[in-house]
Amino acid sequence: MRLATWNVNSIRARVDRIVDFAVREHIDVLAMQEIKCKTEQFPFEKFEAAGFEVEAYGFSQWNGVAIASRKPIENVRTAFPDMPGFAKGHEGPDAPQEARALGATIDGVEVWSLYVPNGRALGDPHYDYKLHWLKALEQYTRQTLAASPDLPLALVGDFNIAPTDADNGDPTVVQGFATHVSPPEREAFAAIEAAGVHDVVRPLVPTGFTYWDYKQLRFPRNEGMRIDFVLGSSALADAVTGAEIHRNERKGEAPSDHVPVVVDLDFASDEDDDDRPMIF
DNA sequence: ATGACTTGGTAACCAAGA
Repeated sequence: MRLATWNVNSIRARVDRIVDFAVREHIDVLAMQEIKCKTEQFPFEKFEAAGFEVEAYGFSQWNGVAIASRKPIENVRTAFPDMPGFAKGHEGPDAPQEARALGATIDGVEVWSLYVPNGRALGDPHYDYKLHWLKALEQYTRQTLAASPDLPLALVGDFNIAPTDADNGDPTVVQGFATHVSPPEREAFAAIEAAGVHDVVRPLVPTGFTYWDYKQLRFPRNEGMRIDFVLGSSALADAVTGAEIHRNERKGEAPSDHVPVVVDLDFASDEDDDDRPMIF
């Protein structure tokens, strides 16, 4: 299975570019974030014409997640347990959930397309929401893997956290003043990893960004951030045979501000057949 | 110079992104 994740920043604004990528790169499963449309507005036909079926989930111009797959998408969920909600003027435990998570089982792999809340600013209600959202994801991860230790689980998407200083090349994102690099966010990311999922891309692609702001020539200056990840359980990580960050997708006509991250998985290979990198 | 992009929705700006 060739699995990719991409914050597309509006599916309707660049659907041809995204389908072209999926076809050209022989992607089997493409998790998308920030589709920026309602479910019924998703351009399903363009994906279907290319051999994909699609599950999409969105209900406003904000957020929205989707999964396109060449194989059947089963057991679809639009939230993980205790996922908190958020709405302007409607904070607290009763706030409605947003379209930020889409889980499914595809060919035996549990895949979640995740769009972690941005946080907006330190001290903003959205920042607390982000931390609560990450805590609920951590708890779901721990409980799921406690019940099914051998489950191939992939948490993929835009985590809106640069886990290390090397993952932040944007000079305006300064610790103490900005989200994405604050210690509580980094601790929340580490806690999810401690719950049993690992960044399966970094061992194979140790450097490189996945996002560059549209403003201030951030891409030509390569002042980006690594905030899009594929976190895999042990069973998933053991199947990884390759990983790529497709930096070229930030170039050309009307790019997203994020680029796709791709992982190759081979569940059939014999454990003793050691012709692939041992990363864990 | 407290911003310099891009998107979608709405009604000519505005919220949101990170």
